[in-house]
Amino acid sequence: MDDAVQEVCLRQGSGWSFAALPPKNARDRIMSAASFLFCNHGFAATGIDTILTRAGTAKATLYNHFKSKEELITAVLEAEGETWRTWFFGRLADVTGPARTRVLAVFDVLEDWFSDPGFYGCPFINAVAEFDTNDDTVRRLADQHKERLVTWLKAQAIEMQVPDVAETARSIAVLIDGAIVAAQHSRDASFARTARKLAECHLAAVGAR
Amino acid sequence: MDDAVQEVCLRQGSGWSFAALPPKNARDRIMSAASFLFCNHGFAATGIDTILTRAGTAKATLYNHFKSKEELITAVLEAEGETWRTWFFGRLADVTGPARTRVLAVFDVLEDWFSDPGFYGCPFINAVAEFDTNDDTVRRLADQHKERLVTWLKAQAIEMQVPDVAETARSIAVLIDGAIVAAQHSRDASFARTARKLAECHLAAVGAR
DNA sequence: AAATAAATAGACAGAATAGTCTTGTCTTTT
DNA sequence: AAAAGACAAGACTATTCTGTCTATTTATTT
Repeated sequence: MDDAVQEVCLRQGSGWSFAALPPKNARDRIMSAASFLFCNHGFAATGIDTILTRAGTAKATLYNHFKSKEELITAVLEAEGETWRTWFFGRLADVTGPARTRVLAVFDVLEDWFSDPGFYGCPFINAVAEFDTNDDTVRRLADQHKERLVTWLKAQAIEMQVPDVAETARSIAVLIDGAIVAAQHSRDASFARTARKLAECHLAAVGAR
Repeated sequence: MDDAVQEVCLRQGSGWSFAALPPKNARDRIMSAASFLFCNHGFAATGIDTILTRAGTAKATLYNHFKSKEELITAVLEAEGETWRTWFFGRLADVTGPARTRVLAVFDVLEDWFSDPGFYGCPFINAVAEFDTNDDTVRRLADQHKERLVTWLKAQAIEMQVPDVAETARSIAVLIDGAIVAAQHSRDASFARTARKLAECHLAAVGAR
């Protein structure tokens, strides 16, 4: 089974991808191919030609939509972030009950994410890890993504009436990062539960309601 | 100030590098240059020629010591891991008091690490993030490194007489990973303290002595 | 001093890289 | 039917990549 077939199979299961079925217009096909290859094989390691072959498009088409590889990388990261957040917050919106329940549900949703056989970690963490230490382009995108997560966490923290909203949000954020990295390295989704217990511990300690 | 000068200055401050002074023999010079470039600019993004220029060696010399770039990467990761562990456990060995104090001191040592202006995150986390999802070569090296850390944590957990040694070790490991990533992204060393508080919280909850 | 080992400089091969450009086909809109 | 635009196929440039090889020089050892 080659990459393309595998991707469709896996992503139909996970349900947070660009699309369950292969997109028909060229731009989306390029985005989909680039996303898969960048995230699974690395940004620098993935050549334009490889993306073209996978997307089944011509080179001129790619450079008609994106002025450079760097711009394509940016577009992919933004799209990955958008898609992920929609999926993630969508799942959390279904959770009924107080904010505390919703925050703890974060780790159940993470466990589902980690359990996807095609799980490759967080694209932003991977990108910051790969690119130059002083490359602020990628760092800004990652910051922006995390900021939206932290904003959500702060809103929950306020609802939970914790004494230090920012510190609670930071704590949960650290637990999320730690769980992602641990799960990515070990391929063991249960690290989400370890992180969840730590979150419970924190929330209990600060008297979250 | 160019990279080479900067490296020496910074690393003399941090004290966990290969050597405070530039090494004289060719092999060490290659290792030192490769370490710096791989860790700061990425593994794939760093070319052999760039390493040679920085190390001031000939190409034949490099390929006389390492049969390929991949082998050099492996050697660099192993050396980085060895150096880091020596520094890290050395710092912790200086901590007096019960195991609980020693485990919490982990996060103080991490904060020092994060505070180094040349801090680039954990080479293993970065390498796993960059290389192919299915590349087990790098993953094995990372596993090996983390395993040694977890082994140490388990030993402390036993001394602390916690009910579930493995779970406590996993928890601290998740906190370490989370702190590293959060600090790397934000360049904010104080995430070590956030992680520390979470660790205190866990240890208190499981009744560590 | 002679012999051996190690490092230097750099040419070179072969493949891959990002990006440009031309030509032709197909589809949609007017 | 005609015009317009999107796309495919692929040639092409110019650079960079890893890795090999030769020839020369420096260091070390015998």
